[in-house]
Amino acid sequence: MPPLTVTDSQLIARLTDLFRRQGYDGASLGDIAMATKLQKSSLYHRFPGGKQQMAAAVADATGEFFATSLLAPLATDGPLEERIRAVGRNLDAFYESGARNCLLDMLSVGELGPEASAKLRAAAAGWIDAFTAAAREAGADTATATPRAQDAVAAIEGALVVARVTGDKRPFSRAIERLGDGLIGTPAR
Amino acid sequence: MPPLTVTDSQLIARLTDLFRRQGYDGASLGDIAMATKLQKSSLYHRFPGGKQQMAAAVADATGEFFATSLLAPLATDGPLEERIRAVGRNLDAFYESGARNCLLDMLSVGELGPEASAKLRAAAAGWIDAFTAAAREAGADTATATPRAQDAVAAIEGALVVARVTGDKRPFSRAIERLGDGLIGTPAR
DNA sequence: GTCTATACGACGATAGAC
DNA sequence: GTCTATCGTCGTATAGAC
Repeated sequence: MPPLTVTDSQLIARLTDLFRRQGYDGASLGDIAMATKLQKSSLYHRFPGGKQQMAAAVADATGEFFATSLLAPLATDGPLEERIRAVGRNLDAFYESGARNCLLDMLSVGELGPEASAKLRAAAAGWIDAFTAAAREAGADTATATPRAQDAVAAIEGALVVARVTGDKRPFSRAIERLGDGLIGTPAR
Repeated sequence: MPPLTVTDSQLIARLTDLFRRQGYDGASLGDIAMATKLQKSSLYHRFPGGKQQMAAAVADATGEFFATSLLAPLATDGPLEERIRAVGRNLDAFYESGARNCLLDMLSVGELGPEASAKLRAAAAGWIDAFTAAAREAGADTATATPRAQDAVAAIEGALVVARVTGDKRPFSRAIERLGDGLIGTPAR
């Protein structure tokens, strides 16, 4: 079969999927070639910086996806509670109800290099900033909004780890349900 | 220099430290030999099952440490709140206020093999069970005690991930402070 | 129980044809 | 822009001396 090219978005999607399943160190170039349906040399043509650049591209694309799509409901109008619920539904879809891993976790171990590390930190900051804005909108002052946002992200990350180790996805579902409570400070139901 | 032996406890401690820093896939046998001050062949003498067996031993030893030492205050007498605070201090020490990773996270990615996976799941179950007992003691019924325990562990795991990515250890400190609230259901302060 | 030495496949990365 | 072929290194794992 003659050179059937792989589009950039396909490529990034397949890389993202692989890194989420196997982590940075666990995904070899052979695995990547198989998953992307490209030869190793073709991968180096697209990413001269090698695996580190691939991780940077994945972190960047995922950060962009969160900012422009997954978290976008927060920037719309309507009741804040409903916007947060919409983000919760997006998170549930992105993490497949707790069956899939978070790149913040999977890419934050190993020798990523400065580029990919910076992209990953930026993606985390974007997520936390969006949540901080929601908390502020609900009336939290500057000193409490960011902690609430960090803790809301942490609740999701931790639920994914517990779900991965125990095989029980319910902790993730509960984390999503409690997203509004954590962000806008509603007392426990 | 003639064969200067390394005790079992030293060996496990050095392996644990390495896996917590680099993860399972990120720790090569060369890294392990350097960290343990043993040659690779000596490591295979101690662990004929190779890296997978080393991970199993680390998971087992850490599970034991949690059960018999770190979580031990829960089984003493005295006010429940104070026992939980004691566990919080132990967790703060074990994770060095958020600077060190959790093995549940670092060992739950990669080809661990069935032994190590089982040991890791058992360690997680032991931790969650101990927290479940505390929640039950505080009056939670069977249906709510385990979720509370899972969520309390998840809060700590997630805080460690956020701390690792952002470099901000405060989310971890807050997770420890809120340990009692999450477990025994005290409304937010 | 530790060591030196080595097997050999997989690793990340590159060269050069098409 | 993709491919086949290959480089040198490092990966896990063993053999056998002491």
